[in-house]
Amino acid sequence: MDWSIQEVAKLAGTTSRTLRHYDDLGLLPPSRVAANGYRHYDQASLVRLQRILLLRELGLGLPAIAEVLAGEASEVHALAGHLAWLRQEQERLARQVASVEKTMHALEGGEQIMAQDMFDGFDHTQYREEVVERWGADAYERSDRWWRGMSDDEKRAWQARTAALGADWTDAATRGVDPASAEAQALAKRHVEWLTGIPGTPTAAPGGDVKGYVLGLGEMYVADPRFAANYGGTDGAEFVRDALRVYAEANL
Amino acid sequence: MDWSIQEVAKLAGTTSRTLRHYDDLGLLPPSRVAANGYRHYDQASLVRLQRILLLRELGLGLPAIAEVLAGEASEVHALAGHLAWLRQEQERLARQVASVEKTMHALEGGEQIMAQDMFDGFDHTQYREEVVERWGADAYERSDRWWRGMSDDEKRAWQARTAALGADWTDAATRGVDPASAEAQALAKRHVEWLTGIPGTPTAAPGGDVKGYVLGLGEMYVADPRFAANYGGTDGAEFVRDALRVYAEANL
DNA sequence: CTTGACCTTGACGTTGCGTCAAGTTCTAGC
DNA sequence: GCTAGAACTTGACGCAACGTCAAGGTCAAG
Repeated sequence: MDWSIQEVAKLAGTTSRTLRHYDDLGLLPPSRVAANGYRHYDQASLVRLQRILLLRELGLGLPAIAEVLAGEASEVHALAGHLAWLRQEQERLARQVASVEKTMHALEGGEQIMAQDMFDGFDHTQYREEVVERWGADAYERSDRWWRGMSDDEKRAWQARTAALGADWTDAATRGVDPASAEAQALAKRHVEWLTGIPGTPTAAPGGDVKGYVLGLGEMYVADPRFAANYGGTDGAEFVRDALRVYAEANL
Repeated sequence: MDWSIQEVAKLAGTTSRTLRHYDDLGLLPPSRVAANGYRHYDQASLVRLQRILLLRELGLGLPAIAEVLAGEASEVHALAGHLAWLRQEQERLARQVASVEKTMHALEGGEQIMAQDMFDGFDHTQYREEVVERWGADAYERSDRWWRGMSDDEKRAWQARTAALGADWTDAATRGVDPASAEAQALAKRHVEWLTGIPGTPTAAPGGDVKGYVLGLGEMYVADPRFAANYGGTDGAEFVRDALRVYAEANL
């Protein structure tokens, strides 16, 4: 009793292409190959095919199935491993769903994605209290209007700039660069220029106490883990603070 | 202000290979290509890259991202579509997890996978009551011992045989074959031979009322949708019943 | 002998890059 | 000016599991 490739495909609810594929992989060789090259399968082939298709429906990969069929791995073992992988995938998907929903919600509500945005640049409104407390409600208002007055692209550009700066700081810090070195001082200069772009801060208004402001910011980066995170943690923030201090003393 | 490919990759937390890939796809062309062929990117490129990476983290495909960036599709729209797909995937995964757990449980418990097995062959224990009622507890016991006494491979082989038979019946039925035709009668013969393989049934014991048994079975296939399903539904089951009837009258 | 169904091997396409490979260019130190 | 090493380029294979032509041989029926 033997069947042609099409017959087996029909019986098993699959395609002849799949059977040829399994043959190519050595996963299911035909029981007989006629002189004309036609593949023929017997009862044992069918049984083997059942197992393959069952395991495949459960989501196992063909190499894993091959191991099970070769007796190199137990079915339970293979399935247990696969189950762990499935659970991981479930988690990943759940996280993605949550992220997508969050993003859609933000977009629909007309709210801008700020801290959520890729670089974790910084959340503008998140620091409202601090800003108001330290530099007054007026400063916050101006800063807020400035931010909300930007187009999406401008906002993204700003965030990119912010992120780039943060990345460069972090990079330099991890490389153990000296805060007083030319590289670190160039970064400090960029940092102050970047600060100047934010209205409502002393750096943006002529005549403000820029030096004190910069020194204070440096300390804040170290003290507040939310800021420190932007510079690669406390160590990075300390590097930024030190470099800013050197720069401020010399130039401001 | 422009950056080399490596610099951009670092800033964005990706690789130069990815950037070249995006260039190949036309998704993110460099802002400038120097005479030596080197790619250079500006602020706008960075901003665009941010958006690409953000959407990609959410799981969108590159073509979908391209549409959004080209303004051909709104972000919300794209995300909504993607969300639907994510939910489908979640369902699929959940089903797979359930199946794998069920299978593992069955394997670990030493129980054999029967109805669950790919072909939906038939569940042995599921019909316990019917079998006991119709043919007595003794018949069920023998049948049950027979089944549990088989090796896994033997069980699978039996199921394959069962499935192949069901598939052939279904196929013939859908092709509108005449129940009295040679093809249908050959199937009926196979069917009775198959039945003979099950101990505890009249067909297996010499001298039993095989004819009455086969006729009764035919009616049951039609009456019971659980059996009918094995033959492609009620129509298929009727075809089987008719063919068996012709066969029984002529040969049993 | 022809038609049509079924079979074969070969090879590209899919998704998003990772990973060599081979060759060119830039940068920095001697 | 030379050279090593870093950075850049294009090209192409690999991955998972087949789907889908393409081109051509085989076989049963009329």
